[in-house]
Amino acid sequence: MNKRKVPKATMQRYPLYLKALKKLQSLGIDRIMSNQLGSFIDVEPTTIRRDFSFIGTLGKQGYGYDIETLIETFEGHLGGTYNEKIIIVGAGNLGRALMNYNRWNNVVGEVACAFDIDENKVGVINDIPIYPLSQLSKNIPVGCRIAILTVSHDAQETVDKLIEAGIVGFISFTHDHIRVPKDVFIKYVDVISSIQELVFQVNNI
Amino acid sequence: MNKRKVPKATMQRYPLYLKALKKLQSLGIDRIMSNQLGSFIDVEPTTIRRDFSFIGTLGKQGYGYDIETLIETFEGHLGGTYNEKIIIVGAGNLGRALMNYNRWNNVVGEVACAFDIDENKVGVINDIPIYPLSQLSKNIPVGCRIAILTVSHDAQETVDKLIEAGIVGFISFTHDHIRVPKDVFIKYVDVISSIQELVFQVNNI
DNA sequence: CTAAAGTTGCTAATTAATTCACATGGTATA
DNA sequence: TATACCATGTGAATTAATTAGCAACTTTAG
Repeated sequence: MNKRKVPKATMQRYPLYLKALKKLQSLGIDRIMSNQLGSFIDVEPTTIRRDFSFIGTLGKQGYGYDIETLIETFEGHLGGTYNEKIIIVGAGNLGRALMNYNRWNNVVGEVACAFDIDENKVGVINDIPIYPLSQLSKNIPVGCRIAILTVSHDAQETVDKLIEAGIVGFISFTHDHIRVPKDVFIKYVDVISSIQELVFQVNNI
Repeated sequence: MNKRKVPKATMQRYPLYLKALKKLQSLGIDRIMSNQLGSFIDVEPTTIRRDFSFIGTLGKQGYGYDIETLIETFEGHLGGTYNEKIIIVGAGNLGRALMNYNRWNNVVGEVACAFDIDENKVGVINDIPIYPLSQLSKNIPVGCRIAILTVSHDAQETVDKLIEAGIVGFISFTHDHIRVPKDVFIKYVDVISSIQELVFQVNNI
């Protein structure tokens, strides 16, 4: 097992591995070689082996990898303890669609509650309570570290408030550029940027 | 101007640049140095200059960059001709939320229409017609290259059909792993994978 | 039990991406 | 118009990531 810090590129592949392994497991496969996994997800086998080595000695020489073991290990590292309390900030169309999305459980945790600046949005959707943003500090769940941002205005201002309330990781659906301190992470899940990148690629083959 | 092919890492930053530049323009700024832009988006100035150099000689020595020129140039490369016809496949909660999202125009093009396998979903949302997936080939817009995938089942099968119909770029909101040929691009906009990556980062500071 | 076959995990080599450092040529001021 | 300044753009150096190659160990077949 290699003890260096995990490269960024490797970190980005971990969710992909977990996703693929679960798919394979659902197909009834319980053992796999880096080789096969590689051709399944289009990643070089040697890259896979190296990526895995940062987490531990997961495979057996001459045998391959046990899918169940891999899944358990990855889930442990990627939030599979299922106790992450996530909040959604912004209860517009997108925020509500996410609340109705029923695949949060058994993945990383659960959406504990949501917030919106508009007091008229207060209520309950799919058993998830929506509170006014003004009551953030009162209603934010204990130990909550991750927020999903689906606001349409004042994203920066909202993020600043959330950081103050203890959030250290953001998933942002907004197309706004947001600045966060070094010890806070933000991941953009941004359709527009994705389409732009896609157009650039498609135009530059 | 450097004529090598654009590195992948660079390509991923282009949408970020455009986003930041538009923000700066909206603040009334019309000229910027790589230095300032760098501290604004937390990218090394020299990386910015190199990234820009792949597109052309955009700056003036001793002066900096003209924001308007930059925006025009980037828009040209990232789909700013606004004539991309995009389709949405899957008219569930998420698909409908995207149809109601009103920021497609003046960014990359427009959502021309949507498709769903469920004939009961056929109708019109926000002026966007929804057709049954069985009538894909009949209703797909001429020149359409990009599809946004928000289906909840049979993603792979659907993608295969769409590729046959001429789609070469996908934005997938599904958490399923999808395989595409080498000349087709797929970008995942996947909350679950993003949260997993975030959890891993937050746990490994 | 022994030997052949096969796959991991690691070191070394290669390739990609970032950062340094500075010549170049425009800008600003008087 | 002359002069001091300043930021770009790019070759060279560095650092990060990927890929090749192989020793070590497991499994499996005979």
